[in-house]
Amino acid sequence: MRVSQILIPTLREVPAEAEIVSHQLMFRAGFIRKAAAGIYTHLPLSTRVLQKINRIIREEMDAKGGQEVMLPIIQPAELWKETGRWSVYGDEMFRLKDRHQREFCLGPTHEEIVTDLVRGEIRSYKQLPLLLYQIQNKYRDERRPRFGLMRGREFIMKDLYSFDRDQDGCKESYQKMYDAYTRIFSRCGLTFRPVEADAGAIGGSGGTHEFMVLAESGEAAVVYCPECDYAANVEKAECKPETKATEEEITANQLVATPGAKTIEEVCKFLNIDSNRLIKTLVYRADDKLVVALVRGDRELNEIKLLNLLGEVVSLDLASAGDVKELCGSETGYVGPVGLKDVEIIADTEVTLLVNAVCGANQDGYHLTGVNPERDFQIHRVADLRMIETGEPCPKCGVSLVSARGIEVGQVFNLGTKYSEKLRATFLDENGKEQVMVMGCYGIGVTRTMAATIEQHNDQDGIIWPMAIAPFHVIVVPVNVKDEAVVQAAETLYKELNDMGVEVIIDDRNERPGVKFKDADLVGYPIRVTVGSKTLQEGNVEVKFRRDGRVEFIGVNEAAKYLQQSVQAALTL
RNA sequence: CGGGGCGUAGCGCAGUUUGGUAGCGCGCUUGGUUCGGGACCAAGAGGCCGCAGGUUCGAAUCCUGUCGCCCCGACCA
Repeated sequence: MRVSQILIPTLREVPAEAEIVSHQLMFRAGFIRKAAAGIYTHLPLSTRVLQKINRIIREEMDAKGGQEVMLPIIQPAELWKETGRWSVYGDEMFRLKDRHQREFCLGPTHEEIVTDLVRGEIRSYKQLPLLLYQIQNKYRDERRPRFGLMRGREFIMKDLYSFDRDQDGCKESYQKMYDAYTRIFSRCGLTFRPVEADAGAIGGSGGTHEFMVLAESGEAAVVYCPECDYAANVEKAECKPETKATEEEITANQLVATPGAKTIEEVCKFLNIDSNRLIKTLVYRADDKLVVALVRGDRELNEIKLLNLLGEVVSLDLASAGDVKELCGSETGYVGPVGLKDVEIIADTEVTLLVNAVCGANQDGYHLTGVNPERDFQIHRVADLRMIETGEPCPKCGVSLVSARGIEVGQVFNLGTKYSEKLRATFLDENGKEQVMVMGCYGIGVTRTMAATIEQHNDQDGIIWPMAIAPFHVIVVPVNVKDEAVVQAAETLYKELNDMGVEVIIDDRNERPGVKFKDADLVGYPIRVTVGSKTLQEGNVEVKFRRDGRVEFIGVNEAAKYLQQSVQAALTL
């Protein structure tokens, strides 16, 4: 391939719309252009990288027995209504109608459609397990697309669905995918961690892991143990209650005036106490009813945990000031659990351990002190409701946990029978008895993986592609295309490399060397070979490695072989 | 969905307050000189100022509406 002929529109300036480094670099280096918010065109370089990632994915999926299929992007509403997700998915689903006013959606995911296929075609336990996958566009009308390819409305995803005869089989499939994912992201050159995660809207009962690429720009927060292999999304991370000796004598309730003190901080300051003595009282609207959640004053409520505890609830938001006033009779700053009626009170485990605590008095300008759970108010449910914090002990080994940001590039789910039951995906076992299949689903954000790679591999000058997914392995740069000897040596080397199967591109443009070097650095080719008149006169070419800037001078005649070996070495790392 | 900001040449921007018929840098085209880290000279091409109404003799500029894009928030008692 020739730089003069391939479409690589590099830019000197950073487009105003790009915020994070991967987005800026992909834009500047001529990989992508935007068509609409969260919707991008992939130019040749981007397409080459995506195809390389796809190839790695295919190899690993196939190695685990996956069979590639192509499921429809346009999906009929009926299937989604069968599982109830037509209404649950909400505004994130792109919906459309055909000329007969029949409803469809652009597939945000494919559990329905693949299960529909399987229920129609699979009859016997002899046909299981079955692993079907595809690599295809997904459509999600994100409430806020951002960061270029990181959170798009149209993106490429590899999704595999496993069908097993029982939970044991599903666990095996799950482990296969877990292992495959570990290999895929390693081969892509990423630093990542599989973390315990929340199942979210996809649902399922059997557990789930997210594969997180560690990067500052990550949207997800994770905690991990520096000693053992424990790692979890903070949404999921289990919290142990902090236990404290409580020799304090239990005292009586007391109503104290706390004028103007509404926030935890203000109340603590006013009463001169630690925030861990407070009961934080949060009123939520869960669909059409109100619930009250309690956590210790110094803790943060984890809404995901609350949502999961509430079960069937679809929407969970803090209650409006009006709702709070009606329920408690006070402003939000003075709310407490004491005396509340006709509402479920759910407490974090730590709250039950409090002695002589402080909470709002449900009366504007007043708090209660000497509050003791159970004696002063009823708790209907106790659970782990809070957000974990840095430095808390690892649940496995007790070492202090570390926090990090992560980009979620993949997730594996054990779905149990959530979809197969609703869609009646069943088979006959050895005894001729009908059984429901146990499913798993496993996704990799291909476009996001590409962006995450750049987030991890870049410097001031541009992208630094890992060899395995670089758009080209080597770029040959003739310094001056008017110099015949230089051109000839460069063209010869280019041809040799091509013949050897090295993916090579030659910068044959009549540009000054500075321009070519800048572009090569920006695009991020792992190896650059510079052919210049001076070095050539000494019988050499210059080989420069993008990753560490190392420079070698190699004889013109040995260069091709040397480069092939260098590429090979980097690929087998 | 709430808050903020922005739409003027391919990209980055100025001009808008104080209406008078559009400019700068980069890029692009042609010629020439250059050629190891984003060269220089000269001559060019390129824009219904997001769109639609309105005010006015006259609108990029004022008014109304609309569309699009970006950022922040939706973590709290």
